Amino acid sequence: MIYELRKKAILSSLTSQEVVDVIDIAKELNVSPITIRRDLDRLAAEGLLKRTHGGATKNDNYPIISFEGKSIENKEAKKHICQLAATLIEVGDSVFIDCGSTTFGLCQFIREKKITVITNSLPVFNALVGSEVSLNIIGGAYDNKRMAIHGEMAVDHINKYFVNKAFLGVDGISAEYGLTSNSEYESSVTKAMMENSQETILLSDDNKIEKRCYYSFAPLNLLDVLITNKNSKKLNKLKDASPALEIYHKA
Amino acid sequence: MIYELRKKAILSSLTSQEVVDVIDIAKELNVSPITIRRDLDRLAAEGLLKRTHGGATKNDNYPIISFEGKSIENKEAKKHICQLAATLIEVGDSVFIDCGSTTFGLCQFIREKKITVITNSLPVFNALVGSEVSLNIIGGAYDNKRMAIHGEMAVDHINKYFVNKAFLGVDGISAEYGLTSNSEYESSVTKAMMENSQETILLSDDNKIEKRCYYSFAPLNLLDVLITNKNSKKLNKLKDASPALEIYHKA
DNA sequence: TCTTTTTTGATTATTTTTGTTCAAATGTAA
DNA sequence: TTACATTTGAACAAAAATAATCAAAAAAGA
Repeated sequence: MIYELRKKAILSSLTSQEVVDVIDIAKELNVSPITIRRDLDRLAAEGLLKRTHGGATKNDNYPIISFEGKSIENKEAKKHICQLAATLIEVGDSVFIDCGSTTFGLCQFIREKKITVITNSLPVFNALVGSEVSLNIIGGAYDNKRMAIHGEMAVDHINKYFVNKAFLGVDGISAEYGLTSNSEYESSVTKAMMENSQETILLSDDNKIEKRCYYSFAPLNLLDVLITNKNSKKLNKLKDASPALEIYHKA
Repeated sequence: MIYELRKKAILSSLTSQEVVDVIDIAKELNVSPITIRRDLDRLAAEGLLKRTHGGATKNDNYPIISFEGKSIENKEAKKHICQLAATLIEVGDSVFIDCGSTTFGLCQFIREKKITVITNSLPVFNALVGSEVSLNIIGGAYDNKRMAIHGEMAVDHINKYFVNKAFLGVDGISAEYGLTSNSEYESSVTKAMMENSQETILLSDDNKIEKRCYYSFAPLNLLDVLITNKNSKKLNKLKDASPALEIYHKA
């Protein structure tokens, strides 16, 4: 009996049952209770159910809007980046989380943290509903394609807050052209987050490094930390261009 | 028998019963009375019921949590109200939709309409994602229990917009005390919506009419339209108190 | 094939929940 | 009011669930 099968069984009984019991499932599926507990914890971390003492309950707020299901490219790379990024978050922090599939990956690692997250991304929001995190959603017109809020209203909203850390996504970062984007609409939010955060942290997989997109919206020196998936010479160029920039990558 | 199961059993017997008895539940669920007392205390602390000597009673003034599970009793009434309300919406309208299970019911009837909806309710938002409706979400701190955004930030956001119609929910409406609420927090959003809309439309089932809750936040004459499920003498009292008020109800 | 990694289960200590007892508080009826 | 029965809350004991640790089994890579 592999995990995927148990997952299916657990979730299917939750569609008809509302509440499940660890011991019951364990007997039913012929595995030990500890295995079921681990399964439930895992499913709870994914936001698919709510863990309770002795079992689990349905999660009403099932994410309609999510990156899940869409095949995310560089899934492994993003996971590493996000695991690293999550270690930078401490209890009591207030953080911005930008929209994008990379920053979305952060959610699974921070559900148990007592922090405040301010985001314009509906997938991020949904992934954190029902977790320990205090949520604040940036208001404004919803863009169905980007699954996020952008525009003037969003920027105004961001300007009213000041946080410890901003976790950002861009389309390109280069020593020469700084942070670049394919959309000035999206980048206005990213920039506003940078301006209202003590520390700015960019999550970027390797293939965005030393890439230039059409709109350049911020110089490199506004960035404090870069987290990426692998070491390369390109990183040295960035470091030369912005000596204060801290760079983390997978060992 | 884990807590969640007992919780479900207790609350479900309260939907049909009005009053429950500690000893009876204890016998029925095969646990000791002290366990049931602790359960009831816990549920009372969450606001899901009212503790009494020897048992517990329903809590009517309860901010609906799960729209799907809880609002079965008035389901038909709400459906009629919402069908009526939907006919008031025309192509090109911009509307506020307040949070609450009644206003939530509107969504199913407006998905095909080319309008703009501004809401602080996540269930409303989610129900309209992917529809013809242009969505605008009101920003601010998310309240997990109410599944909505309230507070100063939300009010500021609303004040930046002006719409044709506002579809509102309250906890009580009466000729003498006007619109009343169990939460000044929630009502501040309702009031802001009223102030920034050309036409204010209240969706209220019959049992909220001529009911007074603890916080009175708006006089009756600020209301343009009331939509409810059945005719009654109570409606005449409202009409007398506010002659300009249009009242719609099921034929 | 043989590592290496991942998953699972057993064991233990710890935490949470539940039950028992009993004194105090509350409700009821004369 | 008083007397009586019932309900409650506190303190402690028992039981159940959980977390942490480690070893065995299974799966995946080399």
